[in-house]
Amino acid sequence: MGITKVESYNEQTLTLASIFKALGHPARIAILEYLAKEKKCICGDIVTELPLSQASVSRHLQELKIAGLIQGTISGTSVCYCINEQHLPVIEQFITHLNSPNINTCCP
Amino acid sequence: MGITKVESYNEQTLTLASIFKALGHPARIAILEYLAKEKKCICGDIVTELPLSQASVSRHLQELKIAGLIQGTISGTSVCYCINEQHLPVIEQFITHLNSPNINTCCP
DNA sequence: TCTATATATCGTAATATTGCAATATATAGG
DNA sequence: CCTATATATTGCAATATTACGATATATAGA
Repeated sequence: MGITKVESYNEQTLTLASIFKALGHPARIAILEYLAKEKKCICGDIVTELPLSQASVSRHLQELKIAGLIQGTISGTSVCYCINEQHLPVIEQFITHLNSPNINTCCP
Repeated sequence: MGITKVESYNEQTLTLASIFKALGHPARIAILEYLAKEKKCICGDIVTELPLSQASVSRHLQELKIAGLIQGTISGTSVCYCINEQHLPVIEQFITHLNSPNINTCCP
């Protein structure tokens, strides 16, 4: 059906999935890589950098913002975006959790 | 158009995006959490654990496998799945990269 | 006020994902 | 060989995502 039974999963699982979902598109990874390098950007910078229309870039920025991965501050006629590091520890913790010792007990 | 211009992004970006995409669904996070706890599982374990049909669980397991996040070994009539830690450092490295100092230079 | 600049949103079309029933495949044990 | 068990695949239908042109909004400066 293409619908997910959201009510069946706990809060933590849903939060992680939504963050990873936001990271699950190459344009959004590219935006974050650009931000990690340049520390900040405006929408127009990304439009120049990526082969996407202004409308599409704006949408990707919104999704990253909703997921809590970036922040935006209005500055004159433009919006200054930068990385929001708030949720990064949650991701790191999850990955570390997956990578615990003796995790691979049935596959050679 | 719902299509991504795959050819516009570099290999590393596409790889990261595909891994995160596989992580971007609560059922798949729940499967990985189960695997982290139990170290291994068969498809039927997850069918019992989650409110999904056997067909749906099998699909989610395939996606995790294609993304390189789990491995499966045939064992009699069942398949033993466990976490594949191979790509976890790549994810950790990316998150660490995003979390570098002075990353937040325009938002209070 | 008028114009230029920057971003967001809407409408729409194309494509992708999700879920399940039904079916296929494959192995173990009688 | 037959049956039970376990998993994978196929074929839909429903929903979600992606992209872009067009348009709306909002600010700065002449």
